[in-house]
Amino acid sequence: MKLKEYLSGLFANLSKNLEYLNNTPILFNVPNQANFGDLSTNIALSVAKGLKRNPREVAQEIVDNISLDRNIIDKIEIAGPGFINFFFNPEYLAQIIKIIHAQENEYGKSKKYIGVRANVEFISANPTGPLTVGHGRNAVVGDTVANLLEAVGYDVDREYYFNNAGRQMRVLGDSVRLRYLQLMGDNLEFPEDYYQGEYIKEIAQKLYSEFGDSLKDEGPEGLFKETAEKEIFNDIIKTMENIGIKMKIFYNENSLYQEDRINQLLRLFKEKNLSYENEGALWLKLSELGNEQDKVIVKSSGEPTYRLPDIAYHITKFERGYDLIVDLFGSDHNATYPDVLAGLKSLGYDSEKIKVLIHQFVTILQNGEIVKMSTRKANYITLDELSDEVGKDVVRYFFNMRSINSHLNFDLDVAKKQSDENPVFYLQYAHARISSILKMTSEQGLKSDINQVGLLRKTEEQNLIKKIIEYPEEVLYSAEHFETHRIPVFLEELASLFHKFYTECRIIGSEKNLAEARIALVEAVQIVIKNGLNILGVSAPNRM
RNA sequence: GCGCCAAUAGCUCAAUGGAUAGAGCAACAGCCUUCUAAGCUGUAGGUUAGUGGUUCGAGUCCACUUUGGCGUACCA
Repeated sequence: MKLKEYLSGLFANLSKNLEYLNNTPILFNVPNQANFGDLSTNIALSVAKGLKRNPREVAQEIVDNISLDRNIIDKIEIAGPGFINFFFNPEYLAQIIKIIHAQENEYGKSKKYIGVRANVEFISANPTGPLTVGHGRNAVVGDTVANLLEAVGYDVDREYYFNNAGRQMRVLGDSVRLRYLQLMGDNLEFPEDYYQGEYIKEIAQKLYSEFGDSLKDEGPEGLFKETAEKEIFNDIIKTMENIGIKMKIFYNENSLYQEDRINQLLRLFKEKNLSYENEGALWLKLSELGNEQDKVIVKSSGEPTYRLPDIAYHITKFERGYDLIVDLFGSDHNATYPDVLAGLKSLGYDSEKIKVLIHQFVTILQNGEIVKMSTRKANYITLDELSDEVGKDVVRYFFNMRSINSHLNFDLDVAKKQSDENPVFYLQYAHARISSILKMTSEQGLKSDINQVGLLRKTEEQNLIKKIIEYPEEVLYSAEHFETHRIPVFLEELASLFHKFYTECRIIGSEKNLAEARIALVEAVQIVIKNGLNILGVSAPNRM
């Protein structure tokens, strides 16, 4: 049910008579007070100044030109400085219930971006240790953004980019090797800057059980590193499964070298005269492209910096035919992506297709103190520990409920409480309550009757109806703005309206037609809650 | 120094340039012989960090200031 489109249609007809309506986009929004109507426009206010007329007078002229269909709109009012407020016919609004019943799981989805291909890259943690609570926000938001894009029609690939070469991984392999030698009885010192985690010892133990002493002359980069990578990756994949994430693509940075893409890219930069040598290093001319300063792409040691493979990697995303490329990083990366975008742009790629999302950090509070996370120092709480403790639903809800631009405080003690302090239960409770209602009413011989929904005239009923009408637009807006937190906000408002309805409007005991109309309404509400929770990756229980 | 993000009720946070800034938690007072009280109702709580500006209209946009987080590598 597209109320705004309906009004836009009305106004499009008006613009023949009232020329000033042609120049300004006409926006409708839901006023924050019921007595200002269901939808409102400020068009008279925005147009009045240019016309040098009184906005209320302009509003009156607009309203006088509208021909009303009373089956759809009850009344139009001019209010305040010149707002035009539309009050829809309650019976007409109640028709949304029929639509929701017909569409069920599809309600809220959109075909707007059908056939458009998107790649969402997230997590992208190198396999040097388990995913921590610190990775949780990236993981959950990335997956939810992908869900949102799918809901509006995109064909989405979830992608995990990783690097299993380089110094970090060498140190990882050597950490396992030293732990292995310790198991053999060598009394050697374990360096402070090596990976301290217990999982390193477990991997060493595994190798020791399988191979005994036979690996004592093995170097760090062979079996030690490979085993570590394999074990850690298995662990990461399991962790992702635990919170409902399934990657489609794991992209290994190393394949960029194997496919000679790095050298090709270097040649391309040289051909286009975008690079130059200085002090033994190769620099990219980013200052000419509007960035602050030139940056090194190949160190004097001959090794590339991260920029070069990152640019090559994004070129593959273009070559793989994506129309939308989403990268989700923590705020510690916020200085890196402009170089990459500028590099791509200089080669003629449309960097507008790349949407970089930066989320702010998560502060973990335990016993009232900030926990500083470090994989290297093994000072962390794993994402598994968290989801074991509080469950997938709480984890996913918690990380999704805040704007990514805001710093997130994650108080472990509160999350573990599983009390009513946690809003996810509020939503799930509403869903479970509806299941319970449907069970009880069915036992009473009452059925859902969508043909009686015109009887739903009470404030609580109408408020619910108006809210579920907004849902598809909310999904579309959230997807287009990559704002996952809007869904929890919407659902909490919906659940609140439902709980109010529940308190005020009984079903069993009401007149039969009304009771059956109310059943149709709560079924529709349940569908919307479920669809919303589905986007978040949170389960919708029938019983709590 | 420079860049990005933030600052809103005691706490954690919402708010698409609109009308009287909203939720949850915490506090206080009520509501279960009736579809799940993980719920509902009410009370209290605000100079939207500050100062200017743009606008018919600013929590929202702009400038400056203050405070905090993250960066500012020939680390990723």
